[in-house]
Formats: sequence, structure tokens, C-alpha cells
Amino acid sequence: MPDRTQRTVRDLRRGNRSALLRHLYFEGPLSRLELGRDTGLSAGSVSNVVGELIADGLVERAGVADSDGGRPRILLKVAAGYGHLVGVDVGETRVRVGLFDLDLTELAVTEHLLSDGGRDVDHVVRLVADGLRSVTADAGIEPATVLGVGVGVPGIVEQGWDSAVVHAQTIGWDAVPLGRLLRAGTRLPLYIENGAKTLGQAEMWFGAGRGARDAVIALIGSGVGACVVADGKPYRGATSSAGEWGHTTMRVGGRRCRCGARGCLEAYVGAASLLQRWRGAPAGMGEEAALAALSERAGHDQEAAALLDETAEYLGAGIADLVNLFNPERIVLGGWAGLLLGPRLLPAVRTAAAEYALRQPGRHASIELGQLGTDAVTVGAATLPLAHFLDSGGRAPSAAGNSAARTVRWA
Amino acid sequence: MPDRTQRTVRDLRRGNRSALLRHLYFEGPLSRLELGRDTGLSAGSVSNVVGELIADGLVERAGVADSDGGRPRILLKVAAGYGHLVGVDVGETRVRVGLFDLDLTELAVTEHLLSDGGRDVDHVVRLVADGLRSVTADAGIEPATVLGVGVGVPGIVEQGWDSAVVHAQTIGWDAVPLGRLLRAGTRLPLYIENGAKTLGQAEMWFGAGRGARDAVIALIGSGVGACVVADGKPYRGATSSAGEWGHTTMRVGGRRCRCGARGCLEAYVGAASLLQRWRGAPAGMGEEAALAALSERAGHDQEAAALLDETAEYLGAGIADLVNLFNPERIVLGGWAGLLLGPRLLPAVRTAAAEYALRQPGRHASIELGQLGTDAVTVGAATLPLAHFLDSGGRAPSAAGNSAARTVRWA
DNA sequence: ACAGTTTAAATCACGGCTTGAATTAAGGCG
DNA sequence: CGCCTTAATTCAAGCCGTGATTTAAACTGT
Repeated sequence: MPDRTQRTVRDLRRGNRSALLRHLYFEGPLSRLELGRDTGLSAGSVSNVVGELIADGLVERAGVADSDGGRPRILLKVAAGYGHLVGVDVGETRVRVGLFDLDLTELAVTEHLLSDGGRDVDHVVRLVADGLRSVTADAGIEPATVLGVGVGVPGIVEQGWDSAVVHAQTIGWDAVPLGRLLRAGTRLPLYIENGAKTLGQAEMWFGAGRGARDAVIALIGSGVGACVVADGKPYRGATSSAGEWGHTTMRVGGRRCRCGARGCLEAYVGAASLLQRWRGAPAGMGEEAALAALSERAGHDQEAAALLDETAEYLGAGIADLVNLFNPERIVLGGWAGLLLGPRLLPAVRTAAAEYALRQPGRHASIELGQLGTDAVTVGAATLPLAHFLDSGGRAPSAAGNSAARTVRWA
Repeated sequence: MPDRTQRTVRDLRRGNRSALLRHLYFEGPLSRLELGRDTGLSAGSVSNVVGELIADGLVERAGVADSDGGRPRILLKVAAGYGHLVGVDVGETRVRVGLFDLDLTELAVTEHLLSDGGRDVDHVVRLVADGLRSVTADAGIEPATVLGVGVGVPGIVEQGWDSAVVHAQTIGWDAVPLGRLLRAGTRLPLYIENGAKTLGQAEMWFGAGRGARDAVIALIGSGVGACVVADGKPYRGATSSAGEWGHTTMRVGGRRCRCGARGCLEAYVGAASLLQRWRGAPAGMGEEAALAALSERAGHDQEAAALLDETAEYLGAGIADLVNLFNPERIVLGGWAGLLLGPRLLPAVRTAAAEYALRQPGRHASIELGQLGTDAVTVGAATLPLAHFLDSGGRAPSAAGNSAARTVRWA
């Protein structure tokens, strides 16, 4: 089937509304003249489209630029109060629900700890629905102003034509029709996506990935994964499971990984694996605290230092794989373990990556530390409905008449 | 900068011309009614656009379907004789130039062997220009009917804004401004691309990849590389060097690769590496013949069999990396060594890939043998101008007034 | 041979959109 | 206040796709 993205003059207006909205959102405040120069639209078109966006309440004045003798420019911005967004982080240990305005300023947040690792699907679904009601009430907004709900989950999300189905091994979910289940609790548009991908999108929008077109967000936690962005768009693959970097082979026939294969990157650099192999691991300590202890001990303990040196080499080689295969301009190292170990390991990781990557792509790729912690899964999930809204030119889908989770679209 | 792909009603017509042309090209012959059904265009629009394409000579009648009592459907197809395409394969051992019609039927071909491994850039450029003249004369066509020249080269091609620059280590080329050099010999639009990528495109268009949207063409020769296709488009990366699969790490600190790094897949499964490690390698035999001998000897020689078993495991793990990272629906194993060893190794490769790949993406990916030999680099190169032509809706760029190689666009 | 029915394709009126040119708006300066 | 400069708006024109209508081309029955 041919690709049918634009075909009538109405699509033209929608495309140009989207282009102006996105440009204002990421680069604003801007004048109409700058919008025209940057987007290539004629002055008349900018005037027409901006006029419509202002009439719709999506765009507002943001001040006046000083004049050197001609007519002064009026600055414009996206109206932060036009609508609201909800972001949900469904994790192994908690369900976190946040309400944001269009600037992604957090207006309310609620969090529930899970005692069973998230295995009880119905319980999680109930917590999401309750959290949605709670943040809406806390912020004192009308539910009708919510443009959509983005949900990040710790597994693979298959985007079916009428529902999102989640496979999340770490919380024991197998083909859970989460879209349909959440639909029972709300009429708002739903956008369900892998949590690593929502965290990756957050880094791309306002973290270390900002401004890059081809990037990889490499996430190290207990497990290891990546979010690949190609030409500004997320790389999904045939069934949306692309980016399983943690299960690429670093040593054929090597250490057994919890996924079942041998020699996976995760079996060498995942926090769980590190702590398993560390003979000085303190007993009874949580994973994060234990890894912090390992990092601290590496300063004066040879075994801990050697373990982290080996980790840096494997990480560097794994990053070199990303460089050689994806040819990104930027690699962002994130995840709770990545942020914890990053400051100490990054120089050695860069050295190792330079050794294993081809010279030409390696020269073009910077390796940087992420800027956002794991709480950013929530705001990253809120970017899902926002991206959709911006892509549609600010014409949100109707909350009524929809019986399924929305197909997820990214920035 | 916002993505500005369509903005005026002229772009609408261009997009719809492109959609109809591509659909007719890949799926034709078809009636107007089928075109409308498949593309979603209204009957009136199909009538208008097809009428224009017929008037322009791009589309012609291809027969009439039988009628059951209503008006019979008229079948349409792209006019094979509308224009011509040239495909060039610049390799280590030869320069091959072919002239094709729009159906990619070969009308003439010429080939020159290289005695210096392609190191003399000026000599290669002269051979290309001479070959172009030669095939044009042999086929007895007007040069003005040639829509463009596609060139496949054995290295990384950086697509600059006004020229293609080639880095091809195997033929000793470092930052060769091939676009500018070839420009001196012809006014035709030039499209320069990595030969593995043109071969990959050929497999996608009329080989084992046909019909797939997310695929990887994995090429095994002396070296190892891949051509990644995402959502029907080639995955390029920031500087067009994506797909260097042969230099992903299979064993941290392992065998030294000719690229300088340790543990690369190429150091384990590339033909050059295999022959280097085979103690029974016959002296004075060419690479292809020697590999054929290895394959044949594996039937009754334990060492040869063990070497190929190890190769299958590394190949399977390398393919599993592609599955886990790119989530393709299809992996095509090609390249001269891949085609030679494929029939014998494919069962073991599939077994190994299933062991190393995650279950969910692994279940969705088929692993198949390529259908085209290395001569397909030439016809694959011819698909570059053709893809551009189809993408532009059949409005070819003017040959005059262009001082640089064209930015390459793929199917 | 003709009328009626069916299916395919062409034609037409209409509305929407962007563009470039012309006009209006809003400063600064003498 | 007039002139100049720069920003924004308005207007006429052309292009495009759509849905409704008309025309075209077959088949069947009388």
C-alpha cells in the first residue's frame, strides 16, 4: 500500500499548523516573521495560520520586541494553559501519575507503591484510574481539558490496530490488553508505550538529547535497554520492540543472562549482574544503595575497581555497537544505574567506545550523561499525547466515540 | 527546523502522482478503480492524475479486464520505454556499467577489470564516463532519455549538500569527492551510494526482501555489512554510515579485525577471516574458489566442519543482534560468501539466532537466503535514480544547471 | 434493435489552501 | 508632519481534491 500521509488541501493546513505549533513549542517565543523564515511559509500563510491558532486559543502573545525604526515584532508562544496532559509510570515498585500543563509543568502528582511487583493487573489498572481522578481533582481542572493520557510500562508494547498489548516479563505480564482495560476507566485518548522509550523521549525533548536528530538513549538499570531516535522519530521496528540493546551479544557463549541467552550486554553491565558478581556486596541493602556502595568502594578496593573497569569496557563496546549500527550523532547514557556510575565511568567508557567503533562514525558521535532521573518516565509519558496533539496541528481527537487506545506517535 | 515535506497544492499533486506511479510500478498492471481503492484517492482524482500521467507518457494501457456485465476495466502500467537508467558498480576488481529501461530490463552492459584494486581514482572516473558513453551507444538510445546515473561504491558515502564524498578503505580512497569528479563527465543527475546499500535495495525491490517493510539485508563477503530498511525506507544515520554490522563486537577483547578493533563479527565470519583460519586452505587459489573448497571439504573434514559450525554460531548471534536491535520482519542473508555458504549453514544459523534473540522479536523475524548475486550491485545502483523519479511523481530533474551529485533518496 | 441494468470512468461545481503583490500598521528620525 | 523602514494583513489568482452527476461500455432480456 502506498504511504498516504497528505492528500487534500485540509491536510496542508493541518501540516502547516503542526509545523508552526512545533516550532513555537520547541523554539518559542518567536515573531511571525521568524516563523515564516524558519518554516519557509509565506508571510500571508503565516498570518492566516497563526490567526487561526490564536482564534483557537492555542497561541498567545508573549511580548513585543524592541524596534530599530520599523514596526515592532510581536512575539508568540504556545498557550501553556490551553490544555492538560497526564503521564503515568507503571513500574515494578510503583504506579506514578502526574498532571501537566502544555509546558509540561507538573501541576499535581500521585504515587502508589506496589507490594507484589506489579503482577496484579487489575490492581494496577485501578491505581491508574484512581490516580487520574486524584490528580485532576488536586489540580482543580476540568477533566475535559485533558488532551490525553500517556502510560509508560516496563515491557514491550505491541500497537495493535485497536488496542495496545503489553508483554512485560519483569512484572509477569504476558499479552495484557492494557489499552482495553484502561479504557473502562476513562474516555480520554490513551497512549501506551515502553517506559524506556518515554524516558528516552523526555531526554530528547528537554534532557541531554535535545536538538539531536539521530540519537540513542542508552539506559542502564537493573536491566539494560535503549531508545533509538532516527531523523527525529523513534525507531520502532516491525512489532515495536526495537532497541533491545541489553540483549546484544558481547561474548558468544558467555555469561548466562536472565533472558536465557548467553553473553548478553545486560549480563555484564546491568546493575543486577554487577551486584551478583561483586564479592564485597553488602547484605540486606537495596539495589540502588548497594550499587552506590560499589561505586564508592571502587576508590579504595581493587576488586571493586576491577569490576567497574571491566564494566566500562563492556559498556564501551556495547556503545560502539550502537555507533556502528545506528550512526547516531549523540549517545545519552541514562537510567538510574547509568546516572549513578556515569560520572566515574564515562572517561573509560569513551576510551573503550573509541577503540571498538569505526573511526568515521565514531568521530561524529558524542557520548553524554543523561540529565533526567527515573521520575522522568512520568513526564516522558505525558509527551506522548502532546506529540500527537502537536502532530495533528492542535486539533485534538474527541474524547468520545473511541473504544481503543490510540496508536502511539512520537516527536 | 520543522520538517517541510509538503506545503502547497502543487505538492499534493506531486505526492499523488508519486503514490500512483509507485503503486503501478510495484503492483501493476492495475485499473483506475483498483488504484483508487488501494490509494484512497477519489475516482475523480484518480481520473485526473492518471490522465496527466498518460498525457506525459509515463503511463500506458496494458490491456482490458473481462467484464461481467458492466463497463470493462482498462489496465494501466508504467511505460517501460519512457526513459532509461544507468547503474554503475565501482568495485575492487572491476567497474561495471549497465543501461536499463524503466522495468530495469538490462539493455546494455560493459565491464572493465581493474589491475590496481581501484586505487587510481582518475582511472575509475574515466572508466565510468567511458562506460556511460558505451552503453548509451550500444543500446542506441538518446542520452537525453536517461533519467539518472546511480553509482555503487565499496565504502562509506557522505552525502554533503553539494557533493558526495567517498571513504573507501578497501580501495584506498579517503574523502574522494566522487560527485564532483564524475560531474566533469556528464550532465546527468548522479546518485552515489554504498554498494552494499544498492545491493540491499535490489534484494528489497525484486529479491528476497520484496514486500517487507522492516528488513535487514545481511551481506557476507570478504567483509561483512548490512543494509537496514525501516518502514520501507533505508536507515542511514547521521552521516549515512549506519549498518556497519560487521564491526559489532561478538567477543570483547577477541580476534583482531582488519578495522583495528578486537572481536568484530567480520573477524569471525568474513570470508577473508575464514580462509585465514582454515589450516587446509589451498595455496594460490582465488578467494571464492577457496571458500567453495572449504564448504565442500566440510562434508568430510572435521576441522573444516568445526570451522563452519563456529561460523554459524557467530553468524546466528550476529543476526540475533539485528533482531534485538532493529526488530525486522525479515533478515536476508546475501553477499557472495553468504550465498555460497548459506545453503549449508542456514539451518544452524537459524538455530543459533533463536538461542541468542529475545523470543518476541525472534518469533516475528524470518531468516532467508538472498536471491541476487553480486552483479545486482549494478541494477541496484540503477534503482537510485528510479526511486528518485518515482518519489518526485515522474517529474525528472533537469539535467542542466546542476553542479553536484544529487542527494540520494531510496524507495 | 432497443431498453434497462450494471459497472467504470470522466466531468463539473465547489470549497479550501497557499502564494505574491498590494495595502495597512507601527515604529524612528529630521 | 512627512518620509522611511520594517512587520503584518488583505486580496486576487491559481491549483487541487472531493462528491455528485453525467457519460461510456458492457451484458441481458424482450
